[in-house]
Amino acid sequence: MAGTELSVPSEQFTKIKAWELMPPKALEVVQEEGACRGREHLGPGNVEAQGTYGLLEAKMLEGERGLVLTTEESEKHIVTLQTVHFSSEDVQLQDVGWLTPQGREGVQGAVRQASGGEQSLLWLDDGSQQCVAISIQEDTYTLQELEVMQLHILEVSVAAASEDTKFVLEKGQGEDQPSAEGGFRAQTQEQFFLVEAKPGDEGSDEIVLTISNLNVGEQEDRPASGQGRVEKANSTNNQKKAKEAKQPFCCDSCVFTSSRISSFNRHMKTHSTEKPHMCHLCLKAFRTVTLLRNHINTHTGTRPYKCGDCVMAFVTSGELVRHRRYKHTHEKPFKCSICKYASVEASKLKRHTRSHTGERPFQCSLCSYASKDTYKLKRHMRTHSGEKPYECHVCHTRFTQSGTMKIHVLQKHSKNVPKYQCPHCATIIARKSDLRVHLRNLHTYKATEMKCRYCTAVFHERYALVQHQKTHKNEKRFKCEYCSYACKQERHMTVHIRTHTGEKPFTCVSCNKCFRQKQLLNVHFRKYHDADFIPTVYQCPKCSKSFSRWNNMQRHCAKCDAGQGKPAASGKVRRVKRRKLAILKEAGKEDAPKDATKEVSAVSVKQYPGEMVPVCYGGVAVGNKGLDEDLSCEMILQMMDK
DNA sequence: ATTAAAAGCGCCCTCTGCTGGACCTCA
DNA sequence: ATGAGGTCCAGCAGAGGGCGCTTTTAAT
Repeated sequence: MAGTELSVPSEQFTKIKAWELMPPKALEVVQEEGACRGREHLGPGNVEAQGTYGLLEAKMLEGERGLVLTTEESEKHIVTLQTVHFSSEDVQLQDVGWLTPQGREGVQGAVRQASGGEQSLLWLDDGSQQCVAISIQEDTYTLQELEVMQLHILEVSVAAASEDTKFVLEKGQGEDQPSAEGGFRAQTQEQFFLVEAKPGDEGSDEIVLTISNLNVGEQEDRPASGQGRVEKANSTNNQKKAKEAKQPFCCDSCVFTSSRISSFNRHMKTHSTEKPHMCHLCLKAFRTVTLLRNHINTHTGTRPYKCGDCVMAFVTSGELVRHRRYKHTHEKPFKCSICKYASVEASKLKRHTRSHTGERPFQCSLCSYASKDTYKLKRHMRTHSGEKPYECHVCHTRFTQSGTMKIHVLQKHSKNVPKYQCPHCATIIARKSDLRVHLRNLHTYKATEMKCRYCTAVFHERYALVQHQKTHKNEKRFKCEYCSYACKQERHMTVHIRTHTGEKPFTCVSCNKCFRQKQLLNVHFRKYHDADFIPTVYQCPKCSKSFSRWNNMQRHCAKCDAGQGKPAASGKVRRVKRRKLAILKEAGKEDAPKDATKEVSAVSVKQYPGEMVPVCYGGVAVGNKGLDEDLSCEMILQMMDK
């Protein structure tokens, strides 16, 4: 038998819908049902058989429907099938797998040519002892169209070779030569088939062929029903692969196929739920003793398979082989057909392939994210749950990923923190990814020119531009034409020139006082004409001394040892320190203690009668109340003296 | 029936790279 | 004071390595 070379009994092609015992009068019953009326029983002379691949040619009588291949006696078994269509994609299967050279010879080119109208394959099988593969011309058939047709016996297989069946086909009467008379021969007698064509399920485009083995009594020892040699067929599905095309036995419970009935039967046991061997430790059950033994080894830690190149040991030989490939031999049998990737395990190649196909089978139930493998989905789910399973052992900060925590520990708690030196400049960056950003931002060539803001130089690299502009930093490019004054900015020079020209273009709208700079006018106006003006004050946290400028206060804090922290701004304290000092000077109190203004910072308004002045005590604003022109300098000094 | 080999599934890990907010420096 | 730009940092996802364990298949 050429069963292993032949092929294709897959769901794409055929479905055996039923297999049943037929009464002795089966033929008559069938005839009465009208499925196969007017059959012509063909004798051996009407049948060509060639090796294991016979060509049965059945011709219908004109005006009759159905096909009949028959002999003198009727077999009790009837197998009904659905036809499906064989596309050009499957041509290769025919060429490489279906037919031996003899088979091609035998069919005389009928199934050899891919382009001449492909054949659909019918797969017939009683499920236990025999199977027959035949083909018909590819097309969608009506019953009428089946009136004249060639059926090609592609295979009759199986246990045919075993002794417990009498249904063994031979190569005709000769050894290797086609029999002139043809016909399938059992070991003891010729075999013939009755083929009936009738419509499939209502609404379907299928045709159900009923094949009857016409050898009575041959199959009596067979089971009443096959082991589900049932394969779901889809007449339009032609995606089956060549490998499967060689496997006539198809499991109805899974995708398993095999060319050998023994393998098929063994496989069917795998669907059995019987697991008589139970682990006494965890009560898990297994089909075989070996499986149980391996399992128990996982409990006991017994690892009989030791690696000769390292200290690793494993429960199973397969684990050892895999380990050696990963660690020692680096053999990677599974190679990607698209790129150079190769892997030790098939599952890894499968996972890798998704990076080419973009397939993402694992969909998040809470968002649109989909993952290419289960672990990434599980990791992603932490973003929904907020789970942070990784904790820094030093600072106990928690992280969602181990890698993030590892970097955290490395950068925050390690002594020898790795740094990344930019190859183009002196910059040292803590993280490689940030170095990449640095390189991208500063050292990448830009097509568009970047101009120096100080001169006409242009650059294509940002880093070069920045470095160049720094050369302008201390450069006093603007020189006064009247004196030796020089400055960095043009606007400064403009102001300076006014000291020579006397120009004061900014005039106060309230008192007509003129200023050289707009900024000076603004200060003047706020100070003397804006009643709502509240200057900002920074207060020393230790001694509460107030300052108008942050840097001045910092300088003070450094002296009074008030600490390094940035003091909280004391708020908008009303204050006219400069005027207060002027008053003190006027009152002859220039030598007053430096902290004389600590408690009382209010001043009188002798210079500007009628103006309300703010007052604060200990740096805390107390408002304007009670402080007006009646508050004399003397009173203030008295307060200060308290 | 038994065993070895192969296949398959699952889990965890590392390395990598990108992103955006926080923070800092500087003009 | 302010905005721009750079670095720090945690979050998150892609890709792949490695192993534990079970199941299936092939060989004996």
